[in-house]
Amino acid sequence: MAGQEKRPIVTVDTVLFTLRDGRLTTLLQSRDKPPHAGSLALVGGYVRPEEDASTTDAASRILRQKAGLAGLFLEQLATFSGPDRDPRGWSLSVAHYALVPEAALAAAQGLEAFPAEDPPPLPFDHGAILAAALARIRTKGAWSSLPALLLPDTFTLPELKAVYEAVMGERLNDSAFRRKINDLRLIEEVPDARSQATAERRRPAQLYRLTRRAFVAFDRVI
Amino acid sequence: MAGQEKRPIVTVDTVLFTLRDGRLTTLLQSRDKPPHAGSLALVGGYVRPEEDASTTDAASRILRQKAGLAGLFLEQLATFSGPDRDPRGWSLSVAHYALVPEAALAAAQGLEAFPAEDPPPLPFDHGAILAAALARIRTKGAWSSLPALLLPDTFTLPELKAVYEAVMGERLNDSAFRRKINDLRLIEEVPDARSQATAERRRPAQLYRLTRRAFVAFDRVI
DNA sequence: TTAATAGTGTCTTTTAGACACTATGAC
DNA sequence: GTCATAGTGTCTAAAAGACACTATTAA
Repeated sequence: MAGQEKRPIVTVDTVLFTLRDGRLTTLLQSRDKPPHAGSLALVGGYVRPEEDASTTDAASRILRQKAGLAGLFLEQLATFSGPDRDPRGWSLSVAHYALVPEAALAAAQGLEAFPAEDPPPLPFDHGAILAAALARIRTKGAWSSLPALLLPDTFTLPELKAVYEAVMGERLNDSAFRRKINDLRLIEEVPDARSQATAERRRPAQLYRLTRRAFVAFDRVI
Repeated sequence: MAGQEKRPIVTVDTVLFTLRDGRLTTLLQSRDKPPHAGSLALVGGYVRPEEDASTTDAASRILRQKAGLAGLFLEQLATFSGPDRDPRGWSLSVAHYALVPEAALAAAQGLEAFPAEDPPPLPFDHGAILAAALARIRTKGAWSSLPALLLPDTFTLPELKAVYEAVMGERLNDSAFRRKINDLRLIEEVPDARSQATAERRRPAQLYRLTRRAFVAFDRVI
């Protein structure tokens, strides 16, 4: 097809969020090819029309192939484009973000953790993408059960409150939190299940899980 | 460059919103080329790397060239992609939405107006894009001065309230509306300026305009 | 003066935050 | 029992809605 050489380079990049010591953390990967080989960057790669059903599908494939991550909540963030963002030429990257619970992280490869609010310098416009993802998760976290996807399938209310605090970056009122969580009906008790006591946790707490209702707020989990 | 033929087709499409008889209205254009020549569709076209600085810049250029529209509030919505959305092949469209005040509409060409909630059947996945844009404007309209961008530079409070009602799709409480608008400090009085009385408007009202503060809420106006 | 819309004041309801209090289980 | 955390109840403050009321101006 004539004019084909005028098409932009099309890639996807994914911002990975997880919890580390109760802080919102991002996971970066060392680039193995130029440009910026050796630099820490978002996990990304080319969209492959012959095998990807969508850009989100491409992001999912790349997370699996390059980081061993699967089954994550993964959502489109925004598209970044321009002549100068990539030395290979006019490029377009459909940025995504994903939430990585600790269990999924066990199988992952080659990822390094950094505080989400204080990342190292990043190549391309990955710094701007990370900042946009952080802004998105903060906004969206305030009125959905999204932060709970950073936790295991079952969790206690104090744990849930701590994740909301980490995601939103502010302290929450205890009784107001329980009231709101209850009103939204996003979680339900796991019958007869209580958490183990640990060194930090003197008293076991009731275990909860997300209700089916909680998931309709999300686009999808891949 | 090898592998170039594997790059997706990259386009932009823009959902245009305006007010018509107090209702939120979308503006569509008859396509002059295949595929779907003659169908009403969103205003869109190819991204041209040699002249566009970004996809939003491409959307702005296409609005100017194909519809004679300039100076609009224009913002990225989301990116739609896949093998089947366009018969020409695997394609990706960066969807945008724009707000068209009546003054800008005067210079526009070849646009037809339809109720935003009840559009005609649209080709490609333009129906889904329009639905997403409507959802976005409703959400964002609730907590920003965005709806005011559908009005002229100066407007009365009753007019402003009517736009919010059209955008949000629900009736608002009068005194609560004034209180909120005042608290947000998004508008200011135009000194000694009052609207004209008309057939529907028995009594002139104070004219207001957006403050500079109101604009920081937005990404940009092109 | 009347009709119609502009604009205000105030009461009620709802929601969110503060914070003291009780409950439970490990030790 | 003691201590730390889980969980509840209640008071207060702030925000949102209902709605009656006053103000202004064209006719």
